Amino acid sequence: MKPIKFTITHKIPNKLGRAGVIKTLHGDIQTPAFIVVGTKATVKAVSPEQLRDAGVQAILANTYHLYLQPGDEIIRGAGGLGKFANWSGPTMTDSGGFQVFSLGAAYGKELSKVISITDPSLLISERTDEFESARLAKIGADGVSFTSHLDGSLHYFTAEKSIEIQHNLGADILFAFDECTSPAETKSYQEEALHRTHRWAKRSLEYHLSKENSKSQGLYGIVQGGRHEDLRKESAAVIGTMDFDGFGIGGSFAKEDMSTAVKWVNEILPEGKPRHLLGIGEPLDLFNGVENGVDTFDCVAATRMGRNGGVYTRAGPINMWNAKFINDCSPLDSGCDCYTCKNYTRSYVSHLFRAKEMFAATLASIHNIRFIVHLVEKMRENIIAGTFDTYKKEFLEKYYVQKSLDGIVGEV
RNA sequence: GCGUGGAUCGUAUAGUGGCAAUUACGGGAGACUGUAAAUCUCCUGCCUUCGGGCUCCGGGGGUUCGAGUCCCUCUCCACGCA
Repeated sequence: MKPIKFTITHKIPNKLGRAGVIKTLHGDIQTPAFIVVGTKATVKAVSPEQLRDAGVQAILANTYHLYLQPGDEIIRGAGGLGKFANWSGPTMTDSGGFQVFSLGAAYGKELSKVISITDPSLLISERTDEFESARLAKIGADGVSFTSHLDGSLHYFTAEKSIEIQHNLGADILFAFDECTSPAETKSYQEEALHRTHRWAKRSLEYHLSKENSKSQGLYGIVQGGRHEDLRKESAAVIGTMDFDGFGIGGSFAKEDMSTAVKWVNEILPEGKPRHLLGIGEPLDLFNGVENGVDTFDCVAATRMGRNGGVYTRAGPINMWNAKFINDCSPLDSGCDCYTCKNYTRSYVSHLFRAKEMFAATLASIHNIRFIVHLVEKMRENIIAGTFDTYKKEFLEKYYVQKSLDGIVGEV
């Protein structure tokens, strides 16, 4: 008996996209679905009840952060992640592989894993001692050493260690330990890292299957390869033939060719297993991901942007700090069915941000979560109805029109 | 009335002779994609053909090559003494 059962119920004609259901021991996920990020066993500023009301089906937490604080043994003793955090639905845990990037190559830099265009000046040409010592995550012989950002203590993660922690955390879906590379890395480094990730994937899987936990928790392998077609395809072929319950697509992307990279991978991965696009959640990327066969997504954008005053609307994102909203008594996004839009105005939310009231973060996060969750729900509905292409076109035209208008006004 | 200390670009501050001004907050805008993030970046006297130009440290006057900074005087504020 597999802990994860995936059923595809509908497909987008002549495309890789599909709708289905992922069954876990803590409930079903109707796919495609957007999964919210609750790194430290909480979605920042939002309660589980509020997440439920926003239509959230599952939560993804982080192995590295929970291992450091409060400790995975504490969470195991508390009955597992879901019970600990009062979330009865499906849960996932990321392996700590993202921290190899965020606390490694990206540490102390303004560097996103998604870059708009590959800038040759960004490429890392040599790896100096100074370059290495500046990071909190360093690649070792068969794992990664982390210097805790909390207290400076040293921790070594291997594939086995990450899975052991994830077993203790007790989520329904785990991810193999991987190396999320920087988009600034050279191709030769991407290739080296890819092979390392493949070795770790095999070890993650072997360790997982050797434990009883593999009967109740599913494990996803992670495909890497940066923006290189041959590496992505090689990775999909290698990871895709391993006995994982599903797959994550991770790593660095160039914004322009992300959907192409996803397509390369999903054409190769076994069709019958679920695919999760790690850390991607902007509207355009979600449409492209779904169209190219991604079943689930997670992303911090909705909640992080929300806390910082960025709000999604059907006419494009807006910044609640802008002076023009101070006396705007309309909802954040007219037509939105979220708690925030049903009960509060832009003027009020604007006031809360300016007054530095913490409720601002809650209201904006609830709205953004509902906006993105609902967007993906609608994609699912339109796949089932056979109208995905039309829906995508209609939404994106309206969503990006505002940006275009601003551009024109700015140039005049 | 006398004495002392103050008055600096929205607010609070730094600045005691040298290219007219520090920092914070406030204000304006931008960024944010498996969360080192309720964070970060830029702008914030006026004008600009983006080279620069003009104005500026309570008011007025003076010393000086040069003053927010020194001197005189006026106004206002705080504290103390009458």
